[in-house]
Amino acid sequence: MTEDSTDLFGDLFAKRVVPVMVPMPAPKAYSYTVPEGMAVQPGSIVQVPLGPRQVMGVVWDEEGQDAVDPKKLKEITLVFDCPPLKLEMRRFLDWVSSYTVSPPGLVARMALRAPAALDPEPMVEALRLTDMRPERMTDARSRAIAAADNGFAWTRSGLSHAAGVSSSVIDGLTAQGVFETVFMSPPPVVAVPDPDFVPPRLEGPQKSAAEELLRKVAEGGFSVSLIDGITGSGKTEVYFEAIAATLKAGRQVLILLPEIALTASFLERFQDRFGSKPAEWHSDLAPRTREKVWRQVTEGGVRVVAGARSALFLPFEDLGLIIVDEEHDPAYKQEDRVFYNARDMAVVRARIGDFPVVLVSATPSVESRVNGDLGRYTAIHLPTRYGDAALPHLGVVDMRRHPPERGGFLSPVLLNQIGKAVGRGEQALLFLNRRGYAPLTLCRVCGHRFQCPDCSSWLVEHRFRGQIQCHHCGHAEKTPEACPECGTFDHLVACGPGVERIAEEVDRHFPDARTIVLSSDLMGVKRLRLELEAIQRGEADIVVGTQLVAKGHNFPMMTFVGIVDADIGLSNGDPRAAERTFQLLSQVTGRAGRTGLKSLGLLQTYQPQHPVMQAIVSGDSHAFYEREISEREKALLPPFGRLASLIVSAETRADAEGHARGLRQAAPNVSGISILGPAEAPLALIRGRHRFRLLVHGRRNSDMQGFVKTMIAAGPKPRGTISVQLDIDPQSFL
DNA sequence: AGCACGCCGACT
DNA sequence: GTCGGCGTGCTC
Repeated sequence: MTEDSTDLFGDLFAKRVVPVMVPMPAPKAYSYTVPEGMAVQPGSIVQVPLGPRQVMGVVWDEEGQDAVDPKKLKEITLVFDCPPLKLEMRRFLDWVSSYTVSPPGLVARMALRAPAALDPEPMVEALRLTDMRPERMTDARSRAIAAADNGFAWTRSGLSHAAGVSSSVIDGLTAQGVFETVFMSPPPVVAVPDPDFVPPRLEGPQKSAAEELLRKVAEGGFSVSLIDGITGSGKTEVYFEAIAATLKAGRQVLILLPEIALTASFLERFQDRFGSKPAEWHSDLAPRTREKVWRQVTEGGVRVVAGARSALFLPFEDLGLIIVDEEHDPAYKQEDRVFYNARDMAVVRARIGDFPVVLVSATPSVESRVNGDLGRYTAIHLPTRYGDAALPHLGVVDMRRHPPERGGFLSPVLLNQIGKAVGRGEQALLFLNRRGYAPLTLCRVCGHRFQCPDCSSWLVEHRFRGQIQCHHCGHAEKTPEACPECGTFDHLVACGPGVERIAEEVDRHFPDARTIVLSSDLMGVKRLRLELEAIQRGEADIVVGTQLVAKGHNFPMMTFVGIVDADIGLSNGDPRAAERTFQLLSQVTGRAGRTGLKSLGLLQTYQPQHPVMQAIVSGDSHAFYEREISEREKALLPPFGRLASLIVSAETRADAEGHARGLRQAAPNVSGISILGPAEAPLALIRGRHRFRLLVHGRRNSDMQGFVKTMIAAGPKPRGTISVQLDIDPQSFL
């Protein structure tokens, strides 16, 4: 029959067509032909022509690929010589794409984040000792031969260094055939960690926690454990044991950390335990190092990666364990292009790969806490500090009863304690989560308020820089001397405190103390590290800092911590406001009192009875979490089926409101659409091309996804892109 | 996402 | 007269 014969004809002469995931926001993979003699399989990493350029792509699995006009088909340019993405990884990427409602190509791109050179690293030249010996033996020559006489190959410079001879000695011996040139694979980016390097001495609750965790890891297969231990309780040592066990089983380990916690001190702690550092993975890795790490992770040479959220998309050769440290940290949320929470995606990755995942935090997220309470996660508690590290004594300062003096922001109680600590030769930390000098500037004559021309939030004065800046979109201008509205000079007034202003007040009260301001906008990473080290050496008496003092570093002499305005962030419309505040304040007060010296933490607040303050001061978070959980249930699961609250944010409030109106029509069964204006909208939204962001809360993944998809389809098409973040109980993925 | 094409304002 | 701003549309 003609039909059969055309098919036969087609099969004989048509080239093989495969789907290739290309890095662009198309809804599915594109089709390409495979040239004669090229071997590709699902997962192969390839280069393909796309429009006017060549791009990297991944051969995908053939499923529901719709036919495309054969005239359009182009050929795969080349296959990179590197391991294909495993089925497990492809399923994970597909899943993330579907869950985040993002184009699969953009998700796949995250796994190929190593620039260009995907071909193997070139072999390096090395020298190996042969049986030949030189006619004339000299002292230097015998030293070189002795150093190399271990059967290993040496690089020329390495050998000359090890033997303590100049490289010309090596060259001379090579010329005489004493050394032969061999090629060896390039050196690993990091040494292989040794699980038995320095096994820890665990005691009491740490020991039983480690044993419990090791049981989960030994069982193999998917499991989620939640280590919930206060600052200083030895959580890290406990999960290091799970890492050791996984390494012994020959599998790879990923440690996820919030970017800011990826510090030298963490890497050193790892090295002390395992004898070598883990490979690092974060946004400002040198491109060359980045390639090497990527390559060696796919080939299995790198055994342990410590990385920021993007490390979750590395194509490991044989991943057997993920640790998510500081699992509650909002830095795990990517709010750019593909919106995801790495903590949640880590759970999914472990589920698909069928291995354990360990979430770790002193102040777990409400979601994880619930899953622990319900027994879906194995909850492991570490309730005490170890060694002589006593907990700080904590208290609140009721600002209505102890108001600051006029023009100031620090209560007499705080000033008194700062004075005492400094007087004893110890250090004081003042924490205020607000950069700059003052969050708002206005004209006393006409009432003009300085507003961002681009996104209309308040401009923050930065007195050290002589600028007023927008903290949402980055707009900055020189601080004007006159009011732009009425032209009056010298009548601009700063409202409210930022860290710079607090430092000024501290200076006024303690002119002889050495006061330092730590703020992310005042210094780069290098400068910050130097400052932190200087503080540890005792080169400052009073530290005034923003969020960045909350993480990582310990200050042994810090015996007083004062929170300047503990109420910041409690009323910003975010359903997680109280939770965030609790987590942040716990971290800051946790900075104090690791030395065995008596230490004190005080929170200035106008709401001393607030559950957050009560939880911090009492050290008992149980009631706080219970309340948060019930509040969350009320806010996120209204009584109309499973569709939940929806938050629309946009560049301008008017845009957000306009769009929300449309969405209400498209999805009438959604209750409470909240609208975030520019002040609350994420940075990515204002700067990027995403004109709108929908943040959808809910309980069931499938429901939320379906809902979002229909809503977008039915809703009015706004200019620009809509980005969607689903914010769901993580258990619902599984 | 990137890149080309295309159509209106201030400048070598 | 051109350079360049970003709006629109396309990529197997």
